[in-house]
Amino acid sequence: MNKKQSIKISNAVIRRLPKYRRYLEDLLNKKIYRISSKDLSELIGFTASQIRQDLNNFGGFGQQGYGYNVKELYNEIGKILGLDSAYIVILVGVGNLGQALANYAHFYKTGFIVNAMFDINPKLIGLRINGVEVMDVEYLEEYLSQNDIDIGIICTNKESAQDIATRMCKGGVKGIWNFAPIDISVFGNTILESVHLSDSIHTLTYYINHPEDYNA
Amino acid sequence: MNKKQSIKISNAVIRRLPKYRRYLEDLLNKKIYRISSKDLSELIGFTASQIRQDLNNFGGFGQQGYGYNVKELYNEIGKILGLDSAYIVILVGVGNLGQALANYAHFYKTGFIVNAMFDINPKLIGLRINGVEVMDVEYLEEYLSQNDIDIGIICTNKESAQDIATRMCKGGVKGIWNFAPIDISVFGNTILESVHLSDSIHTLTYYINHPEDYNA
DNA sequence: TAGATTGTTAATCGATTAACAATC
DNA sequence: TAGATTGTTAATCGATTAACAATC
Repeated sequence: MNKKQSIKISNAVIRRLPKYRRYLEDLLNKKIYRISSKDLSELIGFTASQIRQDLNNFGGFGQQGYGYNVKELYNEIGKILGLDSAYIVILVGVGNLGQALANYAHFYKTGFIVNAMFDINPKLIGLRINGVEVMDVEYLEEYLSQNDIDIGIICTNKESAQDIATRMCKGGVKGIWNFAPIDISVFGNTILESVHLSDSIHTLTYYINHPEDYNA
Repeated sequence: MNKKQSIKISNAVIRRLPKYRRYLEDLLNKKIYRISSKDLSELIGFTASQIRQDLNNFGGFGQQGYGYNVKELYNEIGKILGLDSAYIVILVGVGNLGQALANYAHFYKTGFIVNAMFDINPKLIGLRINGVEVMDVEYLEEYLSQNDIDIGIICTNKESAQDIATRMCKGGVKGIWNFAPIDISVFGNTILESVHLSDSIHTLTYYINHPEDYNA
């Protein structure tokens, strides 16, 4: 077995990849096609050593004496992140945040296609958002059994979130993007990624009140 | 100088505090008033040792042989996070996400009061959202000079984000909660907390494509 | 008191940084 | 070739876990 394949990539490394990709995109937009780990370090704020370590988890993308080819590295990281294919998305909970995500134009442009939306509120059911009709969440199972869904977004309240997650896992959804302010459990092969907005703002208020702990 | 006051609390610890608080709130709702680090460990998924280490950064909240008083610990963590006072908030960029955050009722209930909203789009200026009028972003400086603002939320596109952040810092905003998909810089005493939604979903797609790296 | 559980020190683990040989 | 910069190993640092004395 290949050593590279057998060693698990740490979460810390993986969470830095999207950031590398953002900076490489900026460089491409500025028509900069070549960069050293040292120069990238100054832009992105990680050490050059960390950049080289991170990238070498996935292969030798650089060239001694030259640096990295921006376009190539951008594409490679995109592939590593799975951004070379599109994702079929459904969304449950069409409140303000759910609608905002459904409407997020950038989302479509970058390969996330919202194919269906569900809610429990009769006032919302039947509504069309961005050309997609809101269905009664009662039909979630039926929909999942008939469609191959990559990602399920949960924008319900915290009371419903685990129930919806369970039904998504049973329905074979590959990943759940959770915005409900609660920790949910997944099973089977489903991956969970949560965005805890309240935790984020509570971290902000902590630092506002304890600036001595803050690293700018 | 007190040892506790002179040693910086690590970011890792601080980011766990909101989660402790969420679980303690759940316990209170279930009328559970006492808990050991061992039992909390099983609920929350951190080791009992880590829980005790974390809490002892802020003082001895427990009692040997007994455990922790849930209500007291909940209140103490709330105070540590600065949630015993209210925050005056302004929001710049009243797109879908901005409106969703402005409308987020829970936000008000928990002490975040949106006092003003700004946008550059004439179609939005003058609109009332949740009783607050959207103003021309041109008046941001003037508004900041006349009002003491705790938190500025940035929901603009990435092109405008740094400019808005700079103006907020100059205007003496205590903290910035950034949703624009770019890394912005702050200066003065302003604290920055960013939510990178695109980084989050790209992490999800990574794990969907590399389940062997995923820790459930 | 005896049992339970904290607070805290010490040990371990994992992630980051430094160093440098390899090589373009 | 000489200079630059990677890839990779070794050293360091910081965070997590284990252990246990203190004590309720």
